Amino acid sequence: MSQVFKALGHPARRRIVEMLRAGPMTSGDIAAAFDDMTWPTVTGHLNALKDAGLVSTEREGASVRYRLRISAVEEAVGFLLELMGKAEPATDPKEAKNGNPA
Amino acid sequence: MSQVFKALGHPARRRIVEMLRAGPMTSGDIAAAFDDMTWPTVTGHLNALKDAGLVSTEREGASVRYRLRISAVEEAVGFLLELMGKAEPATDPKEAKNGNPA
DNA sequence: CTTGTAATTAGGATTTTTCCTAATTAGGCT
DNA sequence: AGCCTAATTAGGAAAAATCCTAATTACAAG
Repeated sequence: MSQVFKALGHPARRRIVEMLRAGPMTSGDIAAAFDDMTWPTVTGHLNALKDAGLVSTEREGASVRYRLRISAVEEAVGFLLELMGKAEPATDPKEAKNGNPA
Repeated sequence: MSQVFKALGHPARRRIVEMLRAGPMTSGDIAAAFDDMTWPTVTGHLNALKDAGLVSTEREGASVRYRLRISAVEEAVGFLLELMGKAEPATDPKEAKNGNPA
Protein backbone atom coordinates (compact mmCIF):
# COMPACT_ATOMS: atom_id res chain seq x y z
CA MET A 1 0.00 0.00 0.00
CA SER A 2 2.81 2.37 0.87
CA GLN A 3 4.40 1.80 -2.48
CA VAL A 4 1.22 2.66 -4.34
CA PHE A 5 0.76 5.97 -2.55
CA LYS A 6 4.46 6.73 -2.75
CA ALA A 7 4.41 6.08 -6.46
CA LEU A 8 1.48 8.43 -6.93
CA GLY A 9 3.29 11.05 -4.87
CA HIS A 10 5.40 12.06 -7.86
CA PRO A 11 3.86 14.26 -10.58
CA ALA A 12 5.67 12.49 -13.39
CA ARG A 13 4.38 9.14 -12.24
CA ARG A 14 0.82 10.44 -11.91
CA ARG A 15 1.11 11.80 -15.40
CA ILE A 16 2.26 8.42 -16.65
CA VAL A 17 -0.68 6.54 -15.14
CA GLU A 18 -3.01 9.20 -16.53
CA MET A 19 -1.54 8.60 -19.95
CA LEU A 20 -1.94 4.86 -19.57
CA ARG A 21 -5.60 5.28 -18.76
CA ALA A 22 -6.23 5.70 -22.48
CA GLY A 23 -4.49 2.41 -23.17
CA PRO A 24 -1.10 0.67 -23.06
CA MET A 25 1.99 2.48 -24.30
CA THR A 26 5.59 1.60 -24.99
CA SER A 27 8.46 2.98 -22.93
CA GLY A 28 9.52 5.02 -25.90
CA ASP A 29 6.17 6.69 -26.34
CA ILE A 30 6.01 7.45 -22.65
CA ALA A 31 9.56 8.77 -22.54
CA ALA A 32 8.88 10.90 -25.61
CA ALA A 33 6.06 12.63 -23.76
CA PHE A 34 8.53 14.02 -21.25
CA ASP A 35 10.80 16.61 -22.78
CA ASP A 36 12.11 17.60 -19.38
CA MET A 37 13.68 14.32 -18.36
CA THR A 38 15.84 11.66 -19.91
CA TRP A 39 14.74 8.20 -20.94
CA PRO A 40 16.55 6.45 -18.10
CA THR A 41 14.79 8.70 -15.63
CA VAL A 42 11.45 7.72 -17.12
CA THR A 43 12.47 4.07 -16.89
CA GLY A 44 13.14 4.67 -13.21
CA HIS A 45 9.63 6.00 -12.73
CA LEU A 46 8.19 3.08 -14.66
CA ASN A 47 10.07 0.71 -12.39
CA ALA A 48 8.63 2.47 -9.36
CA LEU A 49 5.13 2.08 -10.79
CA LYS A 50 5.78 -1.56 -11.55
CA ASP A 51 7.14 -2.25 -8.06
CA ALA A 52 3.98 -0.68 -6.71
CA GLY A 53 1.89 -2.97 -8.90
CA LEU A 54 0.38 -0.02 -10.72
CA VAL A 55 1.56 -1.15 -14.13
CA SER A 56 2.42 -4.41 -15.84
CA THR A 57 4.67 -4.98 -18.83
CA GLU A 58 4.61 -7.07 -21.95
CA ARG A 59 7.39 -7.28 -24.47
CA GLU A 60 6.36 -6.57 -28.03
CA GLY A 61 9.24 -7.12 -30.37
CA ALA A 62 11.91 -4.63 -29.54
CA SER A 63 9.53 -2.55 -27.49
CA VAL A 64 7.96 -2.98 -24.08
CA ARG A 65 4.35 -2.15 -23.52
CA TYR A 66 3.20 -0.73 -20.20
CA ARG A 67 -0.35 -1.28 -19.06
CA LEU A 68 -2.24 0.28 -16.16
CA ARG A 69 -3.30 -2.21 -13.48
CA ILE A 70 -6.68 -1.04 -12.24
CA SER A 71 -6.69 -3.50 -9.36
CA ALA A 72 -3.85 -1.64 -7.68
CA VAL A 73 -5.76 1.60 -8.07
CA GLU A 74 -8.79 -0.04 -6.52
CA GLU A 75 -6.81 -0.94 -3.42
CA ALA A 76 -5.89 2.68 -2.87
CA VAL A 77 -9.44 3.80 -3.56
CA GLY A 78 -10.64 1.30 -0.98
CA PHE A 79 -8.44 2.77 1.68
CA LEU A 80 -9.57 6.31 0.91
CA LEU A 81 -13.27 5.50 0.70
CA GLU A 82 -13.03 3.71 4.00
CA LEU A 83 -11.43 6.83 5.38
CA MET A 84 -14.41 8.77 4.14
CA GLY A 85 -16.81 6.33 5.71
CA LYS A 86 -18.16 5.25 2.35
CA ALA A 87 -16.85 1.73 2.44
CA GLU A 88 -16.35 -0.95 5.01
CA PRO A 89 -12.88 -1.98 6.03
CA ALA A 90 -11.75 -5.05 4.20
CA THR A 91 -12.60 -8.01 6.36
CA ASP A 92 -9.42 -9.65 5.23
CA PRO A 93 -7.77 -11.55 8.06
CA LYS A 94 -4.48 -10.10 6.83
CA GLU A 95 -4.92 -6.38 7.00
CA ALA A 96 -7.76 -5.97 9.47
CA LYS A 97 -6.18 -3.87 12.16
CA ASN A 98 -8.87 -1.54 13.37
CA GLY A 99 -12.10 -2.24 15.12
CA ASN A 100 -14.48 -0.45 12.86
CA PRO A 101 -18.05 0.01 14.02
CA ALA A 102 -19.74 0.42 10.67
CA MET B 1 -1.86 16.54 -4.77
CA SER B 2 1.68 15.20 -4.53
CA GLN B 3 1.75 16.06 -0.87
CA VAL B 4 -1.43 14.14 -0.17
CA PHE B 5 -0.20 10.96 -1.81
CA LYS B 6 3.25 11.38 -0.33
CA ALA B 7 1.75 11.78 3.11
CA LEU B 8 -0.29 8.60 2.67
CA GLY B 9 2.83 6.80 1.52
CA HIS B 10 4.01 6.34 5.09
CA PRO B 11 2.40 3.65 7.27
CA ALA B 12 2.52 5.74 10.42
CA ARG B 13 0.69 8.56 8.70
CA ARG B 14 -1.93 6.24 7.27
CA ARG B 15 -2.42 4.87 10.74
CA ILE B 16 -2.88 8.38 12.10
CA VAL B 17 -5.55 9.31 9.58
CA GLU B 18 -7.27 6.00 10.25
CA MET B 19 -7.31 6.85 13.94
CA LEU B 20 -8.70 10.30 13.21
CA ARG B 21 -11.56 8.81 11.24
CA ALA B 22 -13.24 8.00 14.54
CA GLY B 23 -12.94 11.65 15.59
CA PRO B 24 -10.43 14.35 16.52
CA MET B 25 -7.56 13.54 18.84
CA THR B 26 -4.85 15.47 20.63
CA SER B 27 -1.17 15.16 19.75
CA GLY B 28 -0.59 13.42 23.03
CA ASP B 29 -3.21 10.76 22.41
CA ILE B 30 -1.87 10.16 18.93
CA ALA B 31 1.73 10.03 20.10
CA ALA B 32 0.76 7.65 22.89
CA ALA B 33 -0.58 5.22 20.32
CA PHE B 34 2.89 4.81 18.87
CA ASP B 35 5.20 2.97 21.21
CA ASP B 36 7.82 2.61 18.52
CA MET B 37 8.53 6.27 17.89
CA THR B 38 9.09 9.40 19.91
CA TRP B 39 6.71 12.27 20.30
CA PRO B 40 8.75 14.65 18.11
CA THR B 41 8.70 12.08 15.34
CA VAL B 42 4.93 11.89 15.57
CA THR B 43 4.78 15.68 15.46
CA GLY B 44 6.80 15.50 12.27
CA HIS B 45 4.26 13.17 10.73
CA LEU B 46 1.42 15.39 11.88
CA ASN B 47 3.12 18.34 10.22
CA ALA B 48 3.39 16.37 7.00
CA LEU B 49 -0.31 15.57 7.16
CA LYS B 50 -1.12 19.18 7.87
CA ASP B 51 1.04 20.44 5.00
CA ALA B 52 -0.83 18.03 2.77
CA GLY B 53 -4.13 19.45 3.99
CA LEU B 54 -5.17 16.07 5.36
CA VAL B 55 -5.62 17.35 8.90
CA SER B 56 -6.46 20.63 10.60
CA THR B 57 -5.65 21.73 14.12
CA GLU B 58 -7.40 23.52 16.93
CA ARG B 59 -5.82 24.48 20.17
CA GLU B 60 -7.72 23.35 23.24
CA GLY B 61 -6.10 24.68 26.36
CA ALA B 62 -2.68 23.18 26.62
CA SER B 63 -3.47 20.54 24.06
CA VAL B 64 -3.85 20.62 20.29
CA ARG B 65 -6.61 18.71 18.60
CA TYR B 66 -6.08 17.16 15.18
CA ARG B 67 -9.03 16.63 12.89
CA LEU B 68 -9.24 14.71 9.61
CA ARG B 69 -10.06 16.86 6.59
CA ILE B 70 -12.29 14.78 4.37
CA SER B 71 -12.08 17.27 1.52
CA ALA B 72 -8.40 16.47 1.02
CA VAL B 73 -9.22 12.78 0.92
CA GLU B 74 -11.91 13.49 -1.66
CA GLU B 75 -9.37 15.13 -3.94
CA ALA B 76 -7.25 12.03 -3.93
CA VAL B 77 -10.28 9.81 -4.43
CA GLY B 78 -11.25 11.96 -7.39
CA PHE B 79 -7.93 11.39 -9.05
CA LEU B 80 -8.09 7.65 -8.53
CA LEU B 81 -11.71 7.27 -9.65
CA GLU B 82 -10.91 9.23 -12.74
CA LEU B 83 -8.08 6.82 -13.34
CA MET B 84 -10.56 3.98 -13.07
CA GLY B 85 -12.90 5.68 -15.49
CA LYS B 86 -15.56 6.17 -12.85
CA ALA B 87 -15.40 9.93 -12.69
CA GLU B 88 -14.94 12.82 -15.06
CA PRO B 89 -11.78 14.85 -15.01
CA ALA B 90 -12.28 17.79 -12.67
CA THR B 91 -13.31 20.90 -14.58
CA ASP B 92 -9.68 21.78 -14.43
CA PRO B 93 -9.09 25.33 -13.33
CA LYS B 94 -5.49 24.37 -12.75
CA GLU B 95 -5.84 22.99 -9.27
CA ALA B 96 -9.48 22.64 -8.32
CA LYS B 97 -9.54 23.12 -4.58
CA ASN B 98 -13.04 22.15 -3.69
CA GLY B 99 -15.18 22.72 -6.66
CA ASN B 100 -15.68 19.16 -7.70
CA PRO B 101 -19.37 18.61 -8.42
CA ALA B 102 -20.44 15.13 -7.39
C1' DC C 1 6.75 34.37 38.81
C1' DT C 2 7.71 29.46 39.11
C1' DT C 3 6.68 24.85 38.19
C1' DG C 4 4.68 21.11 35.54
C1' DT C 5 2.61 19.27 31.44
C1' DA C 6 1.62 19.54 26.27
C1' DA C 7 3.61 20.12 22.06
C1' DT C 8 6.69 21.83 18.82
C1' DT C 9 11.13 23.35 16.81
C1' DA C 10 16.30 22.84 16.16
C1' DG C 11 20.14 20.31 14.83
C1' DG C 12 22.15 16.47 12.97
C1' DA C 13 23.07 11.44 11.45
C1' DT C 14 21.29 8.07 8.38
C1' DT C 15 18.70 6.49 4.73
C1' DT C 16 16.02 7.02 0.62
C1' DT C 17 14.68 9.37 -3.57
C1' DT C 18 15.69 11.66 -7.67
C1' DC C 19 17.95 12.20 -11.93
C1' DC C 20 21.82 12.57 -14.61
C1' DT C 21 25.65 10.31 -18.01
C1' DA C 22 27.77 6.18 -19.52
C1' DA C 23 27.51 1.44 -20.29
C1' DT C 24 24.84 -2.54 -21.30
C1' DT C 25 21.24 -5.80 -22.73
C1' DA C 26 17.53 -7.19 -26.11
C1' DG C 27 15.56 -7.57 -30.56
C1' DG C 28 15.13 -6.81 -35.52
C1' DC C 29 17.26 -6.34 -39.98
C1' DT C 30 20.52 -6.82 -43.87
C1' DA D 1 28.20 -11.55 -38.15
C1' DG D 2 27.40 -6.31 -37.92
C1' DC D 3 24.56 -2.48 -37.11
C1' DC D 4 20.67 0.14 -35.60
C1' DT D 5 16.87 1.18 -32.55
C1' DA D 6 14.49 0.15 -27.95
C1' DA D 7 15.04 -0.09 -23.30
C1' DT D 8 17.22 -0.97 -19.08
C1' DT D 9 21.00 -1.17 -15.66
C1' DA D 10 25.19 0.90 -13.30
C1' DG D 11 27.30 4.40 -10.79
C1' DG D 12 27.20 8.41 -8.45
C1' DA D 13 25.93 13.34 -7.04
C1' DA D 14 22.43 16.12 -5.08
C1' DA D 15 18.24 16.63 -2.67
C1' DA D 16 14.67 15.09 0.39
C1' DA D 17 12.71 12.11 4.01
C1' DT D 18 13.15 9.84 8.40
C1' DC D 19 13.84 9.86 13.19
C1' DC D 20 16.49 10.61 17.03
C1' DT D 21 18.03 13.85 21.37
C1' DA D 22 18.11 18.35 23.24
C1' DA D 23 16.16 22.76 23.53
C1' DT D 24 12.22 25.61 23.29
C1' DT D 25 7.52 27.47 23.18
C1' DA D 26 2.60 27.49 24.94
C1' DC D 27 -0.53 27.07 28.39
C1' DA D 28 -2.59 26.23 33.09
C1' DA D 29 -2.28 26.30 38.01
C1' DG D 30 -0.29 27.32 42.43
